[in-house]
Amino acid sequence: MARTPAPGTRRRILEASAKLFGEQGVRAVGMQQVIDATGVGKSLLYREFASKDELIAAWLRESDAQWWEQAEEVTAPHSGDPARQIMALMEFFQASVREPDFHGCIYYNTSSEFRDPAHPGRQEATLHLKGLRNWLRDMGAQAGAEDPDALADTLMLVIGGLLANGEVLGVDGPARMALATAELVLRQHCPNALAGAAL
Amino acid sequence: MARTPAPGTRRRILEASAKLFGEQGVRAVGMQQVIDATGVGKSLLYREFASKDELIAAWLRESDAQWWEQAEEVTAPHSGDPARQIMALMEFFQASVREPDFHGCIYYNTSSEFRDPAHPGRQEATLHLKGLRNWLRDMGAQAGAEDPDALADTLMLVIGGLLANGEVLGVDGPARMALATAELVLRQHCPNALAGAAL
DNA sequence: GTCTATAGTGCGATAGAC
DNA sequence: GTCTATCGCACTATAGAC
Repeated sequence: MARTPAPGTRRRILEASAKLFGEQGVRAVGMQQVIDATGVGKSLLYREFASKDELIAAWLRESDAQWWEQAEEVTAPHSGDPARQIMALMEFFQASVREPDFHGCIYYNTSSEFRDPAHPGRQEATLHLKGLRNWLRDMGAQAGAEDPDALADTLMLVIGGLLANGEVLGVDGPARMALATAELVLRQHCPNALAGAAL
Repeated sequence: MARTPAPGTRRRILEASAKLFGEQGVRAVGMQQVIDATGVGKSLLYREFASKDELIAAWLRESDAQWWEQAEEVTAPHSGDPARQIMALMEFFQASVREPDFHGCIYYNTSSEFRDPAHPGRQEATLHLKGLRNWLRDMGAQAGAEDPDALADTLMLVIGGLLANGEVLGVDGPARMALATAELVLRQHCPNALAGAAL
């Protein structure tokens, strides 16, 4: 009888949003652009996402989930060796920054576009970054760090600097030093980590 | 009997812009807000700055000049000891991030709001950050760094991370580790730097 | 003040699944 | 043909640049 709801609409909207928001920034992209890019109608877009803010938040939530999936893939081979897992994640960051279509970290970028802590997009961004910091702290603790919080904060320095500078100054310099610095920091905090072998 | 142009109009506009742009971000602030905040008329504003983009660029240029003045003040006492000058600048960054009205680095923030390399605001931001990196490289070279470019890139990692994370995650963690990390990096690159004394 | 753009609403037309 | 998902467009209201 009735027409079947097209599957994957939400996904298509999110993918188009991810591309546009990621490349140009959130405030620079209008809902009309999202509509044009998806071919979806305005009514359907607003049925899926009640407002632009909600779309922004959903995009970041989705990206967070996907990011952690990739992080899992990248660190899994080193399961049981937390220091090496941390380094694997740092390599993953380095590779991301080197992607030709790298346009900066969507979480830092969105935070800088929305300063209000109550903004849904900013909240998702903060959640992601806090989650990352927690992961680093927990891994650091497992790796025998004497002060896992300090280690996590320091690695966040390296990560934040890599992502921020990579976008503005070009990727070569920051990406060149990020791994070595992370390793230096890691060895500093975890006396027995990364024993022997080079990276 | 023509009225004399009020002096300092341009300055007043720039000061109001600095406050608004800095606190809320550039795209979040309309020209009307700048007008309301200065009390200046629309025509006068547009006589001083032909467009919003030009105002953005002028604000960043002005901020850059003021920033270097402060940097000069902060590093001058250590003239002749480049490693300590670098550390003084890092302390200056740490203090900035700890200011109660810290809202992130205006250069990183503006870069993330305007991705087009041709945008005047982005160009000023890039210029500032390149200038900073150059200063670090030159000081590093004077301090005896074996690879001053690597040192500069690494310190930019710490600075970028401090500013980016300070805005999103709160200032305590990043600020706590930035100095120690900078010192670690500096000692790593300059064998004879910071000899003896603690920070 | 003017003109454009944007977020968001609502409706008639159309495209498909049965 | 019927029924509904969805498109496309017209519309409002607000805000922005200039």
